[in-house]
Amino acid sequence: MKRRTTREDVAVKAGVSKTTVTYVLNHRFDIAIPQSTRIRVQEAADELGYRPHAAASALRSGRTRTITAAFPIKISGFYAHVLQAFERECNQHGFHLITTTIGHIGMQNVAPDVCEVFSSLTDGVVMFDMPEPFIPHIKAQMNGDIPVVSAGIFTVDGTDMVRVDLAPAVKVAMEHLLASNPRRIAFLGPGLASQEEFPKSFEPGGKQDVRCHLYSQFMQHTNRPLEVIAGSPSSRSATMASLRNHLESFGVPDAIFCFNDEIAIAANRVLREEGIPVPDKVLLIGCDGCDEGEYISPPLSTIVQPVAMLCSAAWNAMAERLAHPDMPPASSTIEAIFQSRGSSQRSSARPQD
Amino acid sequence: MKRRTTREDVAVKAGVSKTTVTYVLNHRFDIAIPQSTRIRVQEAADELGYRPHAAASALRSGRTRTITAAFPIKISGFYAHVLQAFERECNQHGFHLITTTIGHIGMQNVAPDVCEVFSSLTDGVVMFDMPEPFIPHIKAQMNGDIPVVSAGIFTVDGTDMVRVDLAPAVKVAMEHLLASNPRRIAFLGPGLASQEEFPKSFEPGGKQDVRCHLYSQFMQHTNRPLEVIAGSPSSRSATMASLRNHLESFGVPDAIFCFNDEIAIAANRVLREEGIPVPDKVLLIGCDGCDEGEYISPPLSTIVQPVAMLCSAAWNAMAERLAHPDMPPASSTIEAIFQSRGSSQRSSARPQD
DNA sequence: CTGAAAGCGCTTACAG
DNA sequence: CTGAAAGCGCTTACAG
Repeated sequence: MKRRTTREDVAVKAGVSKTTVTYVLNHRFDIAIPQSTRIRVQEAADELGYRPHAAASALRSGRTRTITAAFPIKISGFYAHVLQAFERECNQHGFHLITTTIGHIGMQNVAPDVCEVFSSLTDGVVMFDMPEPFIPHIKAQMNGDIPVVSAGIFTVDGTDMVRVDLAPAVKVAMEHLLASNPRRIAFLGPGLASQEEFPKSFEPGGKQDVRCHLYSQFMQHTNRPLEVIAGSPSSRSATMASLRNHLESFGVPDAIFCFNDEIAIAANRVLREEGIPVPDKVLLIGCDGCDEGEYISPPLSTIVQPVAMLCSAAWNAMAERLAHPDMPPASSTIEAIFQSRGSSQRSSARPQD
Repeated sequence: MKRRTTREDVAVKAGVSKTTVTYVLNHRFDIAIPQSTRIRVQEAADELGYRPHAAASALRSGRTRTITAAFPIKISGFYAHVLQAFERECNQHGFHLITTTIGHIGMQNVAPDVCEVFSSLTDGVVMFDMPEPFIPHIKAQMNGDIPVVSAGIFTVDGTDMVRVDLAPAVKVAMEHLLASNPRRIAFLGPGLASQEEFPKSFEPGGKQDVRCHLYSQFMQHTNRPLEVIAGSPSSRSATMASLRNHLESFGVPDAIFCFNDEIAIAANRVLREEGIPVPDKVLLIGCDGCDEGEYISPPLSTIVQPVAMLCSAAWNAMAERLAHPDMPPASSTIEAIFQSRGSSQRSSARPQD
């Protein structure tokens, strides 16, 4: 391996000092350097193929111009979209993005995963949708030397937060389902099988997810029994097995409100394979607004998270924090929107009971 | 902002020298340090919440334990899967992963995007499926100081390569289509509308994509006319508009062989919306093997890239290169496999012409 | 306008 | 077995 080209090589070639090279290459126009010198330095750098050593620069300046984004469990289609939007946001502001998933091996790996996140070469960490069980591990490692922003449906208190508020859209979605007067409305989501993965959403004392909470509230208000089916937010096969099992034991509900699109898409496949028509026999609603839902048959009604707004707000929060490290934690909220598509639109409503 | 905790703080607290702290925290068991000292140092580090400064370590040692993965245009569902698998591969070997997309803004941004990739704090770069037009920009910036591995269907010569060979699976897929004796087999993929994005695959002098090449070869051998429809590998809406236009002008082909699953999924939606049944009226085949294809209706026949093998081979190639920087470029090949599903299985073959 | 010099926090060869 | 010291390649305050 040949010795790496350094700023000194450029300085010698251009016949200036190392300092001048730095000023020119960092576009320090506040320093009065003749245009001719700037050109000479730039040409020397280009000819030598010089690239500044990012580690040296980071060590000296304390800035890496890199942000780390952390996602839960795995990068689904929805998170791929978030990642894409957030990467663009970072790049536009001259930052790199490091991507990591936390807990993809299992709960026992959450602590080491979090540790890795905080020891990466980064100016700040943005955590998307960190589920409840991850929080203690995250807090244990936040020692204040790296700015943390949390964003999405689940946030980490004590950090700057950009929250997505599902409540209004969930209400619209539930009312939309009730409009066709279904007898049984099931909730398909975490709660039973995946306790380890997500909080026990229905436990009275637990921190309730807004989807679970509003679902159960609507059911009680309309005198319908709760019907909760375990579904995994990140494993389609687990969701499919669980739903198949439920259908066999309890028959087909009239509507299924799903925790997220991953679950709804898995449910749609089970229903199709079982020959149960959506929406004619069962209404189906997801949550997140991933593109994939638009391409299945029937197209999936869903609660859309405004990804572009979320990512731009997350970037702004991080930028604010980098600019003002001692500012008290800030938080902002974005509302999700219910998007009705084929999977929940029955041609004719059922007769009243 | 409080001063960051350094190795010196740990050394003072544990009553040892800075060197000893480094040896203990880096698990240098080749250095004979009494167990009691190791424990004392570790405890001091834990109590202080000490985390080594990655930039300093990188500067001194020349290693960052970070790998950069570059993807073309945008992170589709397929690349999300690749990313996931490759991240796991990196993490398992104690490396971080930086993710970047190249060219997502447009061709004019490819050069700066590539430059960013090479100036990130990374020990090596893995480029997945870099399309032909990106290659000159990549080569212009590869100055040999960062190891580069290219992987996927498209690779960059002069680098270590892990190639996915589609040829055998494409042949199987074409024969599978011919078995039902369709009159018109269309190819839906880049070539016309998206010249800027991908090579003009059908130009006699150009470097031909194997899908285009084998498609046209099969068509000629069976005396069928070529029917090429422009489709964008990364924009579903562009593909949909183009296909709609084609159907209106030329009617419905009997089979459509798509460049990738993104295109096939977009095509499936157009066909459904136009009331053209798949597979009864048109057979449809995609390429990549993304999960999403399994969940649409009918499930998509596709050419599956073995993602786990690809990523593990890409990691191995990178690990080899890091261990032996002066080794000549190596290359390996993995074969894709045709997976027949509902979208290409007609209940009964048509009568012979 | 330009340059010499300190120093960021580590790792590592070397001396004791 | 432990420690003093050099030095990785930058940035930046300061002197001229």
